[in-house]
Amino acid sequence: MTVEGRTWAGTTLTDRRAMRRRQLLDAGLDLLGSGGSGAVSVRAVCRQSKLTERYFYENFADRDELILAVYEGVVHDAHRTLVEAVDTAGRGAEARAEAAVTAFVTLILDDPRKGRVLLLAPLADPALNRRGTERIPMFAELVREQLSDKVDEGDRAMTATALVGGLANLFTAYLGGSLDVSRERLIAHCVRLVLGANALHS
Amino acid sequence: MTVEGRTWAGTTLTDRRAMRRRQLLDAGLDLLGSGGSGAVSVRAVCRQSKLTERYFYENFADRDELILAVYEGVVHDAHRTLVEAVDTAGRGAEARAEAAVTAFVTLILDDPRKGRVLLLAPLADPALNRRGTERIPMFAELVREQLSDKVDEGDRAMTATALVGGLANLFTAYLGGSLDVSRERLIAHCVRLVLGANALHS
DNA sequence: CTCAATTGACTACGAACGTTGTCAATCCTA
DNA sequence: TAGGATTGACAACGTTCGTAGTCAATTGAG
Repeated sequence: MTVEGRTWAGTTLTDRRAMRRRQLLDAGLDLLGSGGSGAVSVRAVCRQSKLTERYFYENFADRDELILAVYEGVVHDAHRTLVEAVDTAGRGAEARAEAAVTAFVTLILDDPRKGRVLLLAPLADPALNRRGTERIPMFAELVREQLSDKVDEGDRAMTATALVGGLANLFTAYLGGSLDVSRERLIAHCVRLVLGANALHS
Repeated sequence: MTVEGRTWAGTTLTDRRAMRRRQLLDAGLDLLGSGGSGAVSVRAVCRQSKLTERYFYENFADRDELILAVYEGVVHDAHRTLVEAVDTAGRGAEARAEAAVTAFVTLILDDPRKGRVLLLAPLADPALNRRGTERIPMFAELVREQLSDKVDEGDRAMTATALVGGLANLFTAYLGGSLDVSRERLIAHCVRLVLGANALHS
């Protein structure tokens, strides 16, 4: 059936498989990031990736599995970027917050498809809702660690929820161009939000 | 063709027309509020409303027109409710904020379909995105009027955006049951958010 | 060169969709 | 009661979808 070692057009089978998977995921990201999950059909992904259904089903059991893989890939990338930025930054809360926000803004401006997927897909997509995928989960994490643990659990949950929603809405608006503000001011404002969150529990 | 004055099964033509329109809109609200816009197909609306395609196209040019009408109907209702609550409340900022938040929470708990449509539909639905429908617009309005007009325009826009996103995320989480907190505490927290927004501009 | 592994274009099937049209059954008015 | 207004069930057309299958062409190993 399949022979591993054999080379084909200069590349090995494993390489070609990986490349096709990447092409499919990239096409999925394109579609999910532009037209929402409604635009992600098997045929559209195949058209976009210039591959055929054969390879689609070689890589994914069905449409939903691709969508989930695209989303989780983006989340994974973003998480890695954020963790790296925060670790590189100093130990102060402000420095850490600024590093995280800057990294995120850079990420979503660098590749707006990823931004849209991160910010909108888990809300908009049935395939992702069902899996209980959280909204920008890496930020929720970051935010929670920032919050004082001396306040009530419910208050902390509400503050974290509000903060994540606020940041997400800011990023979304900025990405959509409806926020006429420089990148630096956006970042500064987000940092103020994150740092100011504790002040709510008075 | 059509004769206005005539009565049919005890009702006039205009009445029957209005009732059918209401049935269609209600079915649309059911579907949009539960399964998202993907669940709103002409056939599904007809099944749910126990009407036939004939009456669908008598009332709406196409599927998108129904979705838009459903959304705008909900927004209109919510807006009226909010304005009424705020007007009835006292003149203090806190009383107004509490009245608004209470009214909104009551509204979305009373009819979660409306809650989901208000909070999620404009983000999730292509037919609504395209029209540039804003996220919970009546809250954006309320929030903006609450903010001091002595600060910079950009800052005000960012604060309003963050606040609306934060409230929306809180309501969404509460509606989805992932916020284990009493209604009163949720409301109190939202009020604190609204009132505390100005403190951000320091 | 031969042959099996691999590729990609293509077809096929049943389902759902948006939209329009048909037609017999109902109900009131004259 | 005759006839036109009105209703509702349903068929029809073309499109897209998910998914599976066929088959000739290409490619490198022996």
